[in-house]
Amino acid sequence: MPEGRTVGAGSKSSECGNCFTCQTRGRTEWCVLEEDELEVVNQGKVCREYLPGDIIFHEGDECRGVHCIERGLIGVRKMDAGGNEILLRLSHPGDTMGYRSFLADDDHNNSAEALEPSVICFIDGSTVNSLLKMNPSLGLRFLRHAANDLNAAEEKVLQSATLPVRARFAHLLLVLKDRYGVAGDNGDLNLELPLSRQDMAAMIGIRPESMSRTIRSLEDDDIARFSGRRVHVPSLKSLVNELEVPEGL
Amino acid sequence: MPEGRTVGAGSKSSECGNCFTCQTRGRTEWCVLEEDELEVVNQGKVCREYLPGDIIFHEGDECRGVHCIERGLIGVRKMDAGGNEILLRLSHPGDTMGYRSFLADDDHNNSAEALEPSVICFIDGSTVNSLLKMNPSLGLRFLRHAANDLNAAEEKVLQSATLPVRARFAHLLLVLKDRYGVAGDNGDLNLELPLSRQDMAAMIGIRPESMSRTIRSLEDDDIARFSGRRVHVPSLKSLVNELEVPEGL
DNA sequence: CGCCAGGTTGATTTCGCTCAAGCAATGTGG
DNA sequence: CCACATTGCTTGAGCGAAATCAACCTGGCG
Repeated sequence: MPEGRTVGAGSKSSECGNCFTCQTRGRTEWCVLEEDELEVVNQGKVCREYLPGDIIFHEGDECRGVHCIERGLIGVRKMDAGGNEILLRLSHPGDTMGYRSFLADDDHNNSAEALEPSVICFIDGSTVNSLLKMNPSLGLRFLRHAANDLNAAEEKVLQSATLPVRARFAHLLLVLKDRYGVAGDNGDLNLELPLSRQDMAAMIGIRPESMSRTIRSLEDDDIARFSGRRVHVPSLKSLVNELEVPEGL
Repeated sequence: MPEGRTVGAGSKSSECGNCFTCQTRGRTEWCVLEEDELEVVNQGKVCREYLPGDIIFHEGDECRGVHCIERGLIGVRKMDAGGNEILLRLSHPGDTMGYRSFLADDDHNNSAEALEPSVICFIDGSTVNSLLKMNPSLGLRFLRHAANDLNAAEEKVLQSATLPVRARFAHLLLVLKDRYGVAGDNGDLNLELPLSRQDMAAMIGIRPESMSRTIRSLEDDDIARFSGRRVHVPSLKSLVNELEVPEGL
């Protein structure tokens, strides 16, 4: 039900709604577009703000186009018949969501929820289709992106099948490090988590109680210290060690 | 090391090597190719036979092009640092393998092994690139394919995180049904498994011992009867019931 | 014949889930 | 301003599903 605030495509707002000045464009698939093609996007899109907890789309919703994140942080969730839910991945500014369902001509097969205040542009399906026709390299860009997503997904399948919870959580921390971490000189690390404990639990497919216990166990072994969403890791090396499977020789 | 037997592209063999007569082409991404483009494929490819156990490529190998399955059955495996291995999926005639690593310009990130005697055509990278340039809709086809693979992978992540072993195995049987099953009139089902117990275990991410026990438990409940690779399911309905999560109301 | 890989079975352990309670921070209405 | 829900997180006790360790059985094959 929360639908966010619409910001007109023609808005003069300096912080949203103009693809030509969009900070993130250069690093995404849209960077292959020419001036005139960008103008097509600019006309055909609708831009919105969302607050934490707002839903951008639900699993099962009809997919009418793609969503491009301009600012904020989005969680992509998927749930099964029994109501169990996992957090598949985080999406960041520059990421395009829903391109997969759109291209497969399918309904959305996961849901997207704002985790931070976010600005998201919606690009209408017919616009996307004409862009794909105008500029074939756009399709190849998305193809490459899909290839990478697929790798990540298969990696996740492997990990959740073979690694114990503690190793999966250590892995999650190391992934979050790249974007949210500040490495110290002496091999230590400070981290500001963008996620609640519940959501971290959902990312590695465990219950919140198990998340608490896993955090506790890392603290007991002096691998990391947690205080709210702040984490301090005294030795990055020992955190990396957690990834290794405890193997008999 | 087992490299299979090369069958020249110009071979007169009636069973392999000619894209124009290839039985599977119509149902795959290659069906969008025109006559002259097909001729390009025909020139640029190398065809080989493989016996069960032969490796088509290893995880980490350099990816020089794509492999198209003409006949047989291929298992796609992936292993982690600790030597744990899972069977990600089966690939069948018409499927193209390795397109993902190729498009991402990456090394192979999983390995492919023949599970049955198979015939596989290798299409050189430069050939694939020129085809993509000649016919942009080929790329879109692969994009759609990648989208579907991605769905499947995310579905698998969800399932292995939330469903118990027995339900995952029931699900596997139902998937195998579509290709290897013969449905009876009265809601029963006969199935000829293409996989060893070990490989089925690897598909749902469990140990072989657990596979044995799960089979036993289904037999004890008269859900299915196993004899070697033959399976008889008296009531398809009761097998489908196994998918549901045992939920408290 | 001995050997070996694939499969089954049993005993035991361990990891993560369930159920339940408690606690701190935040909000809400009288 | 206080009584009270509510929400997110933590902790404890007990349970259960699957892993582990180990033995053994089968069929194929040199």
